Amino acid sequence: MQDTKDRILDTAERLFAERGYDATSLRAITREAGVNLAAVNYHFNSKESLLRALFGRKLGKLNERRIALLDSYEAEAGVKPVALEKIVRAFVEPVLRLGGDPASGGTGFAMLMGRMYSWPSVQLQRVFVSELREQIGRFRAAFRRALPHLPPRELYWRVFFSIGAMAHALAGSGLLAIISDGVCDPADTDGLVERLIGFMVAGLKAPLSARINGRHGKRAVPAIAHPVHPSASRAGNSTAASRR
Amino acid sequence: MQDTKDRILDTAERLFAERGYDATSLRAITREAGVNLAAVNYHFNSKESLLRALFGRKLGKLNERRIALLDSYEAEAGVKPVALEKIVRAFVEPVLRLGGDPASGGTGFAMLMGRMYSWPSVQLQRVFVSELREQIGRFRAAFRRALPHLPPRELYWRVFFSIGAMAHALAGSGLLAIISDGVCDPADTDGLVERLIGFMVAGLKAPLSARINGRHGKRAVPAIAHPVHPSASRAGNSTAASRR
DNA sequence: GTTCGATTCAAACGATCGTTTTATCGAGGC
DNA sequence: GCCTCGATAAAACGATCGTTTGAATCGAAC
Repeated sequence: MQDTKDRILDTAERLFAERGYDATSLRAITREAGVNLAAVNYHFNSKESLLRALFGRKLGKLNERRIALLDSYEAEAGVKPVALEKIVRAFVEPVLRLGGDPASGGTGFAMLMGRMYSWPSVQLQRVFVSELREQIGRFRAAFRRALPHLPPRELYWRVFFSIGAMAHALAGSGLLAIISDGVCDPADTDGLVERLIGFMVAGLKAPLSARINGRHGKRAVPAIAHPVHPSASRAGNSTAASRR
Repeated sequence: MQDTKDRILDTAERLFAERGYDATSLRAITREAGVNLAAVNYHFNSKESLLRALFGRKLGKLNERRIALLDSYEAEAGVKPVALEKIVRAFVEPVLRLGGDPASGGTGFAMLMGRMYSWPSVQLQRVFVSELREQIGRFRAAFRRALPHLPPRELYWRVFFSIGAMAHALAGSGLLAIISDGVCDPADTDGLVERLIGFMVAGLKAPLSARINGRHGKRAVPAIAHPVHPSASRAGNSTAASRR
């Protein structure tokens, strides 16, 4: 029955998010889902395929919404570049509102997605990234048009940081409550969306740091690391060890 | 012998970072470390205590460096508030340069730390957060002095995002290489530090978004969610489901 | 009513896990 | 020399894991 498959998927989604993939046994999933243990290997092939199916169920629609939003913003902008804030919104809003859909499994999938960005298993991460890769092209092009004066290398670093902030907000954890001593409400999805967009836009538009050596990165880095910040030498080692 | 304990700690650090805590067996650790299996439960009490000892070994010095940096910056600033960039630097530079210490286990511990911020296990996360809590007070006060015009609630949200960007940069993952198509060099620690600081400072100083309802957060949120962005209604559900 | 494919079920399989037990080793104190 | 005790070694323990097996069950087609 389709009911069995969905119950397994929903329960697995929740338990994977709560306890982690490795720490969640198929017996725990089937017990809480009220189905037989062998049903997992019957409907899906293995535990890993279950996780794969779990993502495939929702990542498709999520990506469609992202692209659709970006399309609509580009259409209304015409020949002019889309405003940076719109691009960021198209990227983060669909995924951040995943948890707000009462018909779906709630916040479980969002937490799982946030944690997926730093997943230990390389093979599972590869699946996740392959779904992401097609969007990277679209958004990368949009970002470059919105920030034409920013060197691509700087832009990519900042997009990397932005994704980190987004992933962390998805994964949640009680950290916000600890930092804010209860002042901030982690369940305020609307506030989260607007604040994260504002944070990311500002970070993406940050002034170029004078401390960054422009010749870096293209592997044309000299053999001796340049001490960037002398007063912080206590934190680092004095010997040159930047090439790793 | 002390050598046995250190070899276990070093190997565990590396394998936990590579494969994750649950996916790493004590047999794999002891095999690669060249020690007997029972040595783990002899020198440490359990696998979880091993992880605890692993963090205790380095978190202490890390926190000391953070506080010492903040102290020095505050001393040189005198009665004036410390520049925001300095506070951010004191917070992120010691941890980001953990991987650059050739005497230590390399990048393993940094990856582990980055992943710890969204650790599934609540009990292990509690240990990690308790080490962090003492610093939160110091840095929260410094941030508030550096950004006196920013409402505390907004500040805490932005610090939360900043920690997310930092944790993601620590956990690494090949995402930066994928985003940048090889243009950015993930091993460029100096560039990472300066760019992340610039990104975080800009995000922390972002202009206040007009979209954010000021009365939010204190749980005085109205029962009906306000549709913030009508054109994005396709992404969200039209019914009110913001209270979760 | 029978057949057949799809689904569910109870039970077991082999493997691996964290932990414990027991024995062995080796350097210092008396 | 014998004894002690911290450290190491080999082996086993009980539990749990993902997966498989083979029979039971069900509904629809003929």
